[in-house]
Amino acid sequence: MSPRRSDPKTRDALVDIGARLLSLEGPDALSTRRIAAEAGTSTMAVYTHFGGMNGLVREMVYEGFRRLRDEFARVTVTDDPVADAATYGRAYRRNALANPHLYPIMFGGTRLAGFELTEEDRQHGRYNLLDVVNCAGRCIEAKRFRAAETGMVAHQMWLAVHGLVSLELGDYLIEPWTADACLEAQLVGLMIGAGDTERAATHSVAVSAKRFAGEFGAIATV
Amino acid sequence: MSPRRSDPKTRDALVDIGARLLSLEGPDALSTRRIAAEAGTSTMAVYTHFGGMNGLVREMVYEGFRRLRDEFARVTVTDDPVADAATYGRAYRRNALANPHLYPIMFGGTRLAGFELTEEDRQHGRYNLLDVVNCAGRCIEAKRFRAAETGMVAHQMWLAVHGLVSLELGDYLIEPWTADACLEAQLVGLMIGAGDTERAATHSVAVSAKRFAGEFGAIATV
DNA sequence: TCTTAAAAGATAGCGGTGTTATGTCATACT
DNA sequence: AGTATGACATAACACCGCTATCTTTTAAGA
Repeated sequence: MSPRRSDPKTRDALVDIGARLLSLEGPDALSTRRIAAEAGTSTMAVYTHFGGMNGLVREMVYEGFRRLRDEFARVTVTDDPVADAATYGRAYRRNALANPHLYPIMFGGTRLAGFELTEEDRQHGRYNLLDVVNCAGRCIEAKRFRAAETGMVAHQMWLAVHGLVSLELGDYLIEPWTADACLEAQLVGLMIGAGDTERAATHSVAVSAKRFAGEFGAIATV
Repeated sequence: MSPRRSDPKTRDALVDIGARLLSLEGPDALSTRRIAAEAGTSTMAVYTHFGGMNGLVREMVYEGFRRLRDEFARVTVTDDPVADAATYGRAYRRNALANPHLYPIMFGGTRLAGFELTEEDRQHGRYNLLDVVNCAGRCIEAKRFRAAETGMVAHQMWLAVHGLVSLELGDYLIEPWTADACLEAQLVGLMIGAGDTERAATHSVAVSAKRFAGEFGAIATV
């Protein structure tokens, strides 16, 4: 009348091993057989716990969203909301560079071995934007940005930084237009485009650079 | 002393069939066996002509770059360089939406069944930016953009539009921040960020919208 | 024109993938 | 204590990219 309980340790081990393989060796290293072997179990474990490889990938995607949320949570609110906004951009990039193989699965149009995001998955991703939306609101309140719909302002920042990070991960950004150089120009342009003055935007982005280097440590390079 | 010549018709047929499968059914439909079967030949043809599946994918990527180049070539040079710049952004997006499965392989960090871009491949992609670089120069000459390095200005536009297109293809842009709405806001923000006034930027982007709808026809929706 | 070398292409196989059918066994409730 | 039920192991299926092997075709040289 009562079944055998599944081992939660096995479940966690599968996710951890999958994440490690994805991180260290890339998407091609992900296979039910290899993960099961490293976990000391059989491929069936992947199906009982996750319903298949897609379910396991989905679990790693959710872990990726949690990491992005944590990264955003480390951004402190200061009296310079524009510098804060720039810092969110840096934090977003930092998370992507720390998880270079996971990021394209989360936000790229990419399908990994048939895996495809569901609308619910994407909603988890969009949820992380809320911090940026609030920050955009503070920029408008402080008269640094012109009056606008905060969601759209946040989206513009997201699109711009996502584009940079995406092409950076694809090795498309080379000298003299390196990702570092593009990021600074991109952030300043975003702030000016949102309504800030060139002088104030340049200053706040520079402030955020110093603050980010101090609080977060040097950005991890791949 | 002379070998049998390979049939160029077979080669073209393989590329065409591969492109059709990728376009209609997505990356999972691409397989040597299926392509060979539809071409009425064997899987070996893929290896004699392209050295493997990767070579065939590379051929399709180059075809994608040619299409982007052709799309850019249709952008006419007018006396409003800022409107021209916006039109390049629309053309870029149009090409991506017309080839939704090919685009992420060309510019996404994505690897399709182990396929990875070479530095030479990426150089072909970057080459298409030259039109935009020239256009940025005209914007600066016309005093619409502030003095800046034209390559960096072009990169900022590329990154921003790529980010939009990339997330649009990933179905991340939904009401009320649809890709259409984001594009208009993004383009205006870009022009202002590059130095244009809010008034002039809004006008030129609107001009480019009308021109694009007229010259290019309605944008293809997926 | 005939010979022949060399590459094209067909066939079959290898090792790999995700997934599933089947069988065994541990477990928690009646 | 007995039993039903789901976790897990094993093995197989259909597919993948790729390659070794073989046959066939072709065009250059004699």
